[in-house]
Amino acid sequence: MERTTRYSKKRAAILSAIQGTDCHPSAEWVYQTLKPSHPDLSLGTVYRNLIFFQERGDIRSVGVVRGHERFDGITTPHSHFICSRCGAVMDLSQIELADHLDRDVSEQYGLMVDYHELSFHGVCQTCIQNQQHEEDILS
Amino acid sequence: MERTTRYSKKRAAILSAIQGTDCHPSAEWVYQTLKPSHPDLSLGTVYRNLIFFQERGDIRSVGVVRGHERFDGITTPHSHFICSRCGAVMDLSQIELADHLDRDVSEQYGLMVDYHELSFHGVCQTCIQNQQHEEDILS
DNA sequence: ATGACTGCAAAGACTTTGCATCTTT
DNA sequence: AAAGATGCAAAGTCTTTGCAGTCAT
Repeated sequence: MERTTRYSKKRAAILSAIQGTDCHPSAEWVYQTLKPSHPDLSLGTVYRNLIFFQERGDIRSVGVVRGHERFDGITTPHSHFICSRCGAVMDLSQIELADHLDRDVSEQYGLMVDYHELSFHGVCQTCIQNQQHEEDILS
Repeated sequence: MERTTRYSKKRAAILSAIQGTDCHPSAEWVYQTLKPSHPDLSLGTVYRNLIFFQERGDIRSVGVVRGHERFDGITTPHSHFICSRCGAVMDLSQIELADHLDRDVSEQYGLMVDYHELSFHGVCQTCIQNQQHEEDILS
């Protein structure tokens, strides 16, 4: 009794939208982005497909930033930077840990590691500059 | 016009509860745990103090697990393991990255890194065993 | 045709907030 | 007494769901 998967145009558009951006979108972003081309898209469908794609391993959650869950269409190893000022999430493609780390942790602690997530938190370039501007104005 | 901080008994109890456990509690956990000794405690107060302590750097958010934000009273460098089956969050005190990594990222990408968070995701020992039991029963 | 997928709107779950009251200093 | 902290409950946000209708195979 296998459940067969059917590919609807909306489902394909949702995955494509996520994989086609590096902004690590939220459900709302996907919805707003596809609204013009798919006027009858509903937010519920976006949420349902987000879960569907995660279960299939096509996308991964980067975590919840300011109340919004953010997703990543790239599932190969890389790290993230999250701006605590504006909420931007960006890839740090050059930063990644040794391949064997997951296995090391599994063996050392006796648990089963599927993947890891390394994220740096701080203030992004843009916000640093904006802050500088504010200081200039105040001085 | 400095805002002076006043230490209420409830505020102290909330911080103490968080720092006195390694379960990486949620707001609800803190509330339920303190309820017996502080019958008139309100959830709003817990949430307000969670924000207060985060701003002061006394505690840190570990992230949102299954819809509940989880906190850590230990702010020295260490990693976490998050069980995707039961939602448990545990410390991996022996796993931590090189000290200079934050600085490296700052310089390499031109942004300001405050801290990083490394979390491993998978299935914990307990859930592995429970799964084994289920399989035994089914076979 | 059958079973999946979707739209819509209601329901849920967690968190934030306003205001009057109580505490700490 | 003054200003901060809390209780309570209402309001807010984001996400999940039930159900009837639609679409893919």
